[in-house]
Amino acid sequence: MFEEVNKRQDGSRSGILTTRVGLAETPLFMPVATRGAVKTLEPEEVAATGAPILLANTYHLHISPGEKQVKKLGGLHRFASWLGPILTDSGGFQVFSLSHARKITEDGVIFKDPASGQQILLTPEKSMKIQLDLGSDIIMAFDDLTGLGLTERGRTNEAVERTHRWLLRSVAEFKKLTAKTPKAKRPLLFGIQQGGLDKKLRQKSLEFVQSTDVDGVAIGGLSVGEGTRAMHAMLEFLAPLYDPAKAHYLMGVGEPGNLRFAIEHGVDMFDCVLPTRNGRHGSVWITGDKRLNLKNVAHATDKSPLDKNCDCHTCNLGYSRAYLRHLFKSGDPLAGKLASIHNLRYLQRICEEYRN
RNA sequence: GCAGGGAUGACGGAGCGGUCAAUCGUACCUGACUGUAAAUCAGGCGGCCUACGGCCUACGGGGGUUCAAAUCCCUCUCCCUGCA
Repeated sequence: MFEEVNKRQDGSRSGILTTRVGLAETPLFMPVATRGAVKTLEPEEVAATGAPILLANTYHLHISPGEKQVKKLGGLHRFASWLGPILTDSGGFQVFSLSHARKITEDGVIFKDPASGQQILLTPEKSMKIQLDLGSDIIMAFDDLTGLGLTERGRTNEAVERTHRWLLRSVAEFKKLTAKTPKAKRPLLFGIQQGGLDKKLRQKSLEFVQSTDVDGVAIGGLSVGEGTRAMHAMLEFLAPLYDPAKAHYLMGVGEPGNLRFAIEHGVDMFDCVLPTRNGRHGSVWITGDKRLNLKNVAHATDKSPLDKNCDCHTCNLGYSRAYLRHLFKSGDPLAGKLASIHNLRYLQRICEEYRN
């Protein structure tokens, strides 16, 4: 359940998302723990950055260790030692990211996992079951995400239509599987709208998703290489069309500027691998949304912290840019960890600015 | 002392007459990364230039052979392996 608490002049709003394991204030950013762990970080370190919700992935956890195994081990919360809410992505993103190794049928998608070579069939029904078995608190509908490249583009309309049919199947299966669960113990279900860069399609899709019985609506299929201007134009277009009673979740966005823009256009939730991946690769955000590549020689003798305005663990302890550079150059995993913490905190601070 | 083998760019290591400023790896420099096939990937890496081309200096030192040498010959220096 989502409740809008305050709407502001700048277009942003703050609210409260209620899940079965607790409340989360919005706007919020969810770190990505694809396989049940935010790479290099312990759960309490993730929590210390201010992360209210963790995102995990259906596809990856299904392959290993498998949802049955996770369930046996007490569910994802216990398994991964994260007591707060967990949102699971449905596997829909892999339709896009593993597009060279998958086949879409009306029933679902058959993947050939690049790492293991094994075949995996994901359908809306299967995705629901897996997410419920994992113990997710916010379940994502299984969607069909197309890229914006020339060959993929022609599929946009088809993908939107299929996403809608799959959404109906997701909702039906979700209801069936949770029928006996008391409402307060039931996870939330979010639908995903698509439509590429086609405004009419986007609007149609948003209206469709919002007409179904979902707690939140996710904007999917953006941040897939369309460029900032195109993304912003779409967010601007969608802003007045959202149902204020539902949570608005922009999937896969994590660039600070994009976060701000989206928040000021009615978005409540985000997730992105950028803070952690960039962090591991040596890139951090500093005041002004500038980026610093810590591997650069320029930092070799720089005693200053990453960002003197930052209150993250890394900056608080005064680790110098020179030290971080040294750790990166010598390939020490501590480098990626300290930078990830900083980046995650950077995004949380942006969200906090817009909260009540 | 004798007999073999070897010395290549920051390092390791190819090349053994022309297509070699020299494969490749590491290191180094720079860039990318947006619901994680990503602690990954890409580019650069002798110097100079009025730069999709040109000039110079380079394969332990010196000297030769040749139209042409990192590549062949002589010699010196150093290293390794056997035998004394």
